[in-house]
Amino acid sequence: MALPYAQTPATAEQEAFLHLQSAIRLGRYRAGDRLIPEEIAAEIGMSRMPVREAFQRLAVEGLVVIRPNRGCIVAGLTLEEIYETFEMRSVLEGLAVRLAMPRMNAETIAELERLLARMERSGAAGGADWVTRHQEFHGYICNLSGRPKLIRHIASLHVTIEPYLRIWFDYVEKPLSAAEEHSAVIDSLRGGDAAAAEAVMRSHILDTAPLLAEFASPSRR
Amino acid sequence: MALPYAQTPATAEQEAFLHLQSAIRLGRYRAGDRLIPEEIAAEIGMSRMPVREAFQRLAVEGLVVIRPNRGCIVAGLTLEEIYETFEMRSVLEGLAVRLAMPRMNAETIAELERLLARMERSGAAGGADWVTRHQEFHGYICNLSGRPKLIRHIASLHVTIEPYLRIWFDYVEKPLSAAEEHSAVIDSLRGGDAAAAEAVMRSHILDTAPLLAEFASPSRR
DNA sequence: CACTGGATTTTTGTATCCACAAATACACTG
DNA sequence: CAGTGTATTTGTGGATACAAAAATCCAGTG
Repeated sequence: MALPYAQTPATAEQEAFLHLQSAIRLGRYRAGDRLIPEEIAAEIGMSRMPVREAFQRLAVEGLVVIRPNRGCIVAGLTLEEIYETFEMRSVLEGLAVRLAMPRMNAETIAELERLLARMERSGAAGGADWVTRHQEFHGYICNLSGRPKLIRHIASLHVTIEPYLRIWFDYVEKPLSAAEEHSAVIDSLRGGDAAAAEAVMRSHILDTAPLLAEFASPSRR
Repeated sequence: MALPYAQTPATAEQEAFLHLQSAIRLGRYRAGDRLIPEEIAAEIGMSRMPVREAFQRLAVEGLVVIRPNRGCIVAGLTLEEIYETFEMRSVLEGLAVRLAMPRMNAETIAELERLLARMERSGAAGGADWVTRHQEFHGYICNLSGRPKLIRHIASLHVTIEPYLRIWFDYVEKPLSAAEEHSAVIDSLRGGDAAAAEAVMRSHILDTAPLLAEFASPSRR
């Protein structure tokens, strides 16, 4: 996993966090599900406290909602919030490509082609796989920006919408437009014009949002 | 305070979070300071547990760093990280003004003029005050975007750099350029051109970053 | 003087108990 | 019989005491 969090868990809290994060990303826990500290603690073999600490981190990341005295539930995004996340992604990833441009060369572009090809192939294996590859593609570009905090922010936004991307991908006809869109992004990188690449990335991401909106939102909070 | 977190603390954990956040914002805790759970717990009259939970939230927001088995320290930003934060602010707040444009009218612009005037006056009272007013000015525009998550993200970035803005303001000659810069932002809103306003906000924020960089960074992690 | 191996300190995690808010069930009244 | 107020139950949040593991310190040794 190319996410910045994905390190070997040094503490129980980290283990709980990673466990819950991946469970939500992969759809094992669904929006609205209650997360009972003792249950989860037992599941991974620890006590409540580190699990509760993990809840706090997940809450800031927007993956769960903690309502005082009423426990912790998996967050669901409304249609508006999904849109909003894409809007933020569009400007942040636009910034990322702009900053990444100086590090673009034959080698990095070849790697992007490879990642795109892998994304295409993974489409057959279902949404979970495709979403991971898709994240890797975007993540690779962001990493070239050399901005640690920016990378983290963007990765966090990806995690938030992954469950919806996954369901969408499994539900609708495998979107053929995705391949062309991402090819266009790579093409813009070849041009060497940072501002142009930023514009392409922006519209690529904004174009995706309405596609998700076309079918019913999986859950409203 | 116009930050989304500023609600009446319903739980001990929230109280600890708000306490620590404001202490860091106001410079009571400085970068590199160790945060000992038992000490802080005693200070606000509670046990370790909720304090440690608050640490996790603060860590995600980037205000503290938790190094496994070595405790929690107040995060310091390197010069590069300060720059990076301004870069993110520039695109996110650029997005915010663009989205806020439809809600701009004589009334909201009058309010912005008032906030700007107050910011100017507060300059005499020192950096802590000016920074708060500055945040209010930017926050007001962001709020008009009507995007809850975007507002939160931007507010979080503001909190991160507030200590540095404050020190900078107290240290250098009160920057006269600030008034003109913010006036220019208001002017761009009068024009009604969303894309133009976005561009003005972007360059306003990016222009500020090098000013801070001119004097030595307060601490390197 | 560098290095190794233990003792000490600090941090992290566990177990258990208690208080309190919220949800629920229930009875009482109009 | 509907609506309202009250008691019971449930579960979350927090405190405290205790135990384990990691890091740090320090002295003795080669």
